[in-house]
Amino acid sequence: MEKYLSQLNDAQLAPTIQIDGPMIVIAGAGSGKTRVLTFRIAYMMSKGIDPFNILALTFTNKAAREMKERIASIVGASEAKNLWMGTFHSVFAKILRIEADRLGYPSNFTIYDTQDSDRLIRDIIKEMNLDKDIYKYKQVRSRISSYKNSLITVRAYFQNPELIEADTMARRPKMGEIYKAYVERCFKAGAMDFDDLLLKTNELLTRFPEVLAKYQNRFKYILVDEYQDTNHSQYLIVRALSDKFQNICVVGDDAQSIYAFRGANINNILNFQKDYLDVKVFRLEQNYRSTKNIVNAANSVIDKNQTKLDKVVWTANDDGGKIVVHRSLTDADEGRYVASTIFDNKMNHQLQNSDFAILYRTNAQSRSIEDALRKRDIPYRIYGGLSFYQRKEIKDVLSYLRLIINPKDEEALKRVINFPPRGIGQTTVDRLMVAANGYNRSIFEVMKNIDKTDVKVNSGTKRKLLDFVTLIESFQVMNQTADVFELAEYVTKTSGLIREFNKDGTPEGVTRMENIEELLNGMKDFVEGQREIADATGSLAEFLEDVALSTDMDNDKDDGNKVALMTIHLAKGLEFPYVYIVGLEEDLFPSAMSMNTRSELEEERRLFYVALTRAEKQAYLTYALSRYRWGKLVDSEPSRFIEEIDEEYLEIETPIEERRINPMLSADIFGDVMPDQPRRTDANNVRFKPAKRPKFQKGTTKKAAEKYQAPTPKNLKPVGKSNAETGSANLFDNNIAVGNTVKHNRFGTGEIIKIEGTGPDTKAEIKFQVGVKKLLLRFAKLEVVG
DNA sequence: TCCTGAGACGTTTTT
DNA sequence: CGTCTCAGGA
Repeated sequence: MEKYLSQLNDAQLAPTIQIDGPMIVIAGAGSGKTRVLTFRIAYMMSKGIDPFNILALTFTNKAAREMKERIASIVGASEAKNLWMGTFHSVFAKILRIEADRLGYPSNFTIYDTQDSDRLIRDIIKEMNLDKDIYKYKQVRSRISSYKNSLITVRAYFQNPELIEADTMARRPKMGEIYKAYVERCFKAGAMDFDDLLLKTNELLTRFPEVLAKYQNRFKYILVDEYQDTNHSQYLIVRALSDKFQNICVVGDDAQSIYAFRGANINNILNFQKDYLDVKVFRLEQNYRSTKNIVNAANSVIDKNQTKLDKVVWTANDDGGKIVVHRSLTDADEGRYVASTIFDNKMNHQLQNSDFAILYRTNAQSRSIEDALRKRDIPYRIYGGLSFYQRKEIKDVLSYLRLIINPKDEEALKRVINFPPRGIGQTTVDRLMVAANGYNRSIFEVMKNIDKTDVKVNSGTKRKLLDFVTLIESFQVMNQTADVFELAEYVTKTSGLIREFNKDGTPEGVTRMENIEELLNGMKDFVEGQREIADATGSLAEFLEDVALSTDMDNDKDDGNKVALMTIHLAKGLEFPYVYIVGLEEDLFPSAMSMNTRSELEEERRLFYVALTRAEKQAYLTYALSRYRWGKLVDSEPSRFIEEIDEEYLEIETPIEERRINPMLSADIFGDVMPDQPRRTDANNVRFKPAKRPKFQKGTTKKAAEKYQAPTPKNLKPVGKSNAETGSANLFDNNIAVGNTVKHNRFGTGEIIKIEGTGPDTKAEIKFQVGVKKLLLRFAKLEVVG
């Protein structure tokens, strides 16, 4: 342990060896916060504290996993395994499953994602005959979410005249009714939404003192990372659990609080010292990550904020290059600039693709960047956006699986009861829903007992309903013996999903099939992976929970050497040698939605601070004079944040694209690689109207774009090949022979020792370091390396 | 009940 | 520009 502690500077060492009592670590960007957290936990264990008594709450599951791995490397895997580490949502979901019956929930409750919530809210608004233009489902959802995050239950809502007044003033007098209906429907479906995972935990800890005591005694030591991003509900959970022993360590940086929109309350960190007695305060102010130019530039910006804790971040690193500011004519030009400077930097400085990150405010901005990168043959990976698990075909498969575990799951049922089409129309479903609400039973129960109900359906429909019930029940039977992969493979076939997606030979259909294969592949990996974890069962329920609470970041199995594209929110906690912050324009960043109040603007500024401090060596800030938004070209002005940086840290480039080339010509004639040098406009000096994006490669581009928006699920590479993919061989054909050395994403390198079966059923037995595995070639993406 | 095409509408950010 | 809804015809 000593040898680890000696790696720390004095400021880091102090909080690392402070074990007892309440404490806060205010950690500036790049100051070695993660190292302190991991060493501290390892230190605690070395002092004899039982890992069973330690709870560490992180912001992402990935952070938890990485920290656990590092701790394991210090104290040993078998001990580290016993730590409770994870996000608030995943840790308390597990606890809620154990205690569910106290709250009247089944332990196999479904976790509704945002899409499920939205659909349910839309249904409710429709059923209540409300005007959907006034009751916009997204606003309603966010309203409900903020009630829940503030622990305002339905009952509390109706007892609070101010809330009712506020909603009435907002022309939404029925908000309370909707809220009530929503909560009831979720409950009836045996479902919790994301906010419920926290709200119900609070309910559990308040209503059942014995449960509170149990977990207080269990979690004698609590650590919370990214404390600045906790919401009220999370705050109360932490308060309650730490109340008995008061061994609470929170770590965070108020300057990096960027989640107010989902209820995070920056006051939690600002006021921590008032919440507990004798709080020890530690500050980590030395930045090890970035150059002086970057650190100082970031400081000069965040200085403009009024609300903040005292802290001076500094660095002993080199000055480094100045921050490059670049103006482009359009978003397409911006993309080209980014791609070409990445290209040049790679050449000139011998860099990897993975040394670069491109950060933006909104997901929609990725498109123009992608186009440019693709043309330059620069491999990239998009994080976030529409998650793999939210794609239609994937949700369809998952919905069948959800029904197996919890047939009351109304959103899953509505999704697949008539998909693939089996003659159960909307009218029938509506009647079933009305009946279900009337009998206070689930739709599934009503269907199953359709003869005992007064639902009016003709005999043909009745047959179809019962067939569907039988179908699901047969899956349930199979679930008792089959593993997740086998079950899902069977379900996709038997339900007709495969047939449905295969039916149309369209590229979309093909992509969908590929995605389903990836899902199955991921399940195979899950099944294999879970066998390696002692207490994991590898059950379907477990798989579904993983899926529901996993983020795109969590699935990052770093599948290679690629430029990273992501929103700034997603970039929190990460670092890259070269960082591009694009779209620095008024109304975009800061967002037009976030300029109404000082606090909103300050949050945008913190967001910019986070973005800038991701960079180790070099930062680029770009903006365009006009940009496509909603398919229209819109003029824009440079962001105020550029001006807020002290000029001494900036290098403002000449906007070369203003003598721009004809996008149509360049795209078609020069094909893949776009000459980067500026060229004249055409002979008549007509500037080509940028109003049309080059429509090159219409079909293929779209398809490729599809693929790249699809974040790959666990451990998987995208199926298929494309420009950006070249270089990383992606072989999963059958050109594999006994004796070959192959590489697998999860298991590493191994040797083929046996091949059996034919066609799609071909399996290979491969001897990996971790042991011999039998894999289906059609799913296991193996790279032949020798 | 199912399929198609036209039109409305929307984008911050995510567990 | 993309997605979702809704009306109308088969």
